Amino acid sequence: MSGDEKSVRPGIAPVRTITDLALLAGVSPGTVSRALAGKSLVNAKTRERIQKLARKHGFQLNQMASNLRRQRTGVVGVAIPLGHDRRQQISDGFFMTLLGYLADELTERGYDLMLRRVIPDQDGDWLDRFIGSGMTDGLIIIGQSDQFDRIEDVADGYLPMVVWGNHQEGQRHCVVGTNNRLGGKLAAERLIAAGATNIAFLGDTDPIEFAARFAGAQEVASKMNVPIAALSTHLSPDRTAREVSAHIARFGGRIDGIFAASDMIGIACLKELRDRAISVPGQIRVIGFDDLPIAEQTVPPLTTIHQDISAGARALVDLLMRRMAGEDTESLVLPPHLIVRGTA
Amino acid sequence: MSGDEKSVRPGIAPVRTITDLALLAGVSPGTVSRALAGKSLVNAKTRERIQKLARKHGFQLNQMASNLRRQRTGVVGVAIPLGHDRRQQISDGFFMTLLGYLADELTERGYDLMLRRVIPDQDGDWLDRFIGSGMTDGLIIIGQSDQFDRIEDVADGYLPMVVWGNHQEGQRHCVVGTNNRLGGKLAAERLIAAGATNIAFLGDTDPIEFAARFAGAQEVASKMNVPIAALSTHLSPDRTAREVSAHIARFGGRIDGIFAASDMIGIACLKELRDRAISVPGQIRVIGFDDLPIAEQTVPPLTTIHQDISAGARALVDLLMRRMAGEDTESLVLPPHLIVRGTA
DNA sequence: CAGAAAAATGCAAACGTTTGCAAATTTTTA
DNA sequence: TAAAAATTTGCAAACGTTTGCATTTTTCTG
Repeated sequence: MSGDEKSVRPGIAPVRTITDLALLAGVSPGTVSRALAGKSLVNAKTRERIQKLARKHGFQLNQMASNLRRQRTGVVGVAIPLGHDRRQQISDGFFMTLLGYLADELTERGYDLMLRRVIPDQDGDWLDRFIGSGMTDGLIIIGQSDQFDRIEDVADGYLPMVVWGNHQEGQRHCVVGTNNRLGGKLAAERLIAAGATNIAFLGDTDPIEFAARFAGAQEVASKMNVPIAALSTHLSPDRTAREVSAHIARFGGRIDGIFAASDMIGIACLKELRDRAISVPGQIRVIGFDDLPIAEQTVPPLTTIHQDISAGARALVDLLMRRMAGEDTESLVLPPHLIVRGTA
Repeated sequence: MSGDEKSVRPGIAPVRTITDLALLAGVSPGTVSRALAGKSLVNAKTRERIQKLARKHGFQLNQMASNLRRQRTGVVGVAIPLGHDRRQQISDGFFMTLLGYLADELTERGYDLMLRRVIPDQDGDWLDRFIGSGMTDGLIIIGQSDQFDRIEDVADGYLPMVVWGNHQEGQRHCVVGTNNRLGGKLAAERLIAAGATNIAFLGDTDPIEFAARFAGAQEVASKMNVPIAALSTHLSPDRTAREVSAHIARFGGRIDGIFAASDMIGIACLKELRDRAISVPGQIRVIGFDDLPIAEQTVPPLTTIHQDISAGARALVDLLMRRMAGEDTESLVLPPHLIVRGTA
């Protein structure tokens, strides 16, 4: 065994293009192309011979050329608009977990994932640029942030786009997301059932997902005659802790229930309350949102509203594929579930 | 104002290619190309006229064609090999945080990020495929997993590749990472200084980063005559909790110090110990690794070994850019830092 | 075994840019 | 004002595939 299988010996002309390979195999480039694509139009023996040759020389098809010719890329774009907090998603386990599942789903279907973090304020044209670049066959947007209108604008003209976020009555873009309003209602109901009589919502109500959560909670609270107030809290790791601390310092004595807009905020609350020796759920009940794996690990374990991230990712990809095939799909709203643990 | 700026009216031929635009502007495609690229070879007035026309019609350059012609893509590939735990990185905040920083750094330098999750067992050819696809100008690999040898194999033949992981004496591929061995030593030293006399390392020692952490701890422990044993613990969220629980059930009575291979494992330990009413750090001292934002939020806050993720990401991108320019860069090993909080 | 049908291959034109070089235009110089 | 220089523009050839169509080769049929 000389062991030179697959190794490209220096001095021997490297085989970079399909034409090189064709020369070597004594056929035309077209035949090589068909052989590598495994098409039936080419003789089985020739096909195998060419494929073996390709392997031997470590030949790799130039995807750019292939994409250009076939007018498809095999790439799905994933955009994360950072409208509010620049560092938001970095810390927020939810988005990252969703991204992981998306990567899985897309890989499974033979697509690559092109990730772009977008700062709309600095780049008003981001969506058109992403769509028009020709680098992707479709687009998944994670979180509407404050870009709802901009997304609506392009939705009619660009079919292969699916958004993770909140569903508004009559919106035009295809969205997958949890019923945030219902989730908010479940949260408020639970807090009140657990004895809360004065609730604080900790979160930023600018992003419409959060606004919907708050609105749902408000609806229930006002029906039950329980006061509820929103205390603006951001998601960057450095800000969250500071803001939570300030809120609790100021209102901790008056409230007896906290609805945290996300588990990460909820965890920060738990920490702050413990530091101040305020008992949970005795003095203050706490409920989160997301049900990240970490929510089980807190003490007490965090009561929260579960979002099915894995199902969400699957649905996003599934709808996107159908849209890429030309179908005009409906939005999908997933039901949230109350997970009762130890904090409310 | 008729308000048709930038809107493409139906019925009017859409301007998709540079040639369409050239026709409209009454110049040649070449001139349009130069104008859009902002080259000085084209008359300033013509350039502006063409650029305005492009904006008006919402023209977007086809990147695929551009890439093919220019033989560069503006895309950096990021691969996450999942050698051990398929779901590992989804839960592991560390990788996701690193990914976020990488996305920032790359965006800043005008590069897009193509993410690929790789399962080496199912796809032995992954690295060659990624490199040869022509879809990326360079490659960042997050975590060596169990693919050290395969990465070594291609390192000589493919310059623009940088790896996050552990540095081995005399290795050929360019790596950025924390000095895991030193981190392990710091951890063991701290545990022992805090009174531990019998230590368990909770983690999977197959990935070389973790192996190095364990080795460092072992070195210190044996020097101090403190027994230390590795208890295999995986990083998938479902497995971690179960395995930690089993380990503590079995060894909890005998040990008085835990070195968790990652913060996520450390947090699971804290939870399990609390459930069993084992006091931390009274009966058992615990130290983690990574210093994720969440480590501050536990009760007690987790003592841990800090990795500078942001600096790591910056270095990865910086070295990659230099390699893409043809320079053969050295590896970079970052120093870990002990962060003393409440658990050891 | 001739002719028809089927299978395999080759040819060449795309895909939409970029860019070296030549040609045309404008500006400068003497 | 003519020639030289400088500036703009156009032309056409790449970049490396894929694929419709034509052509050649093989296989089948009567």
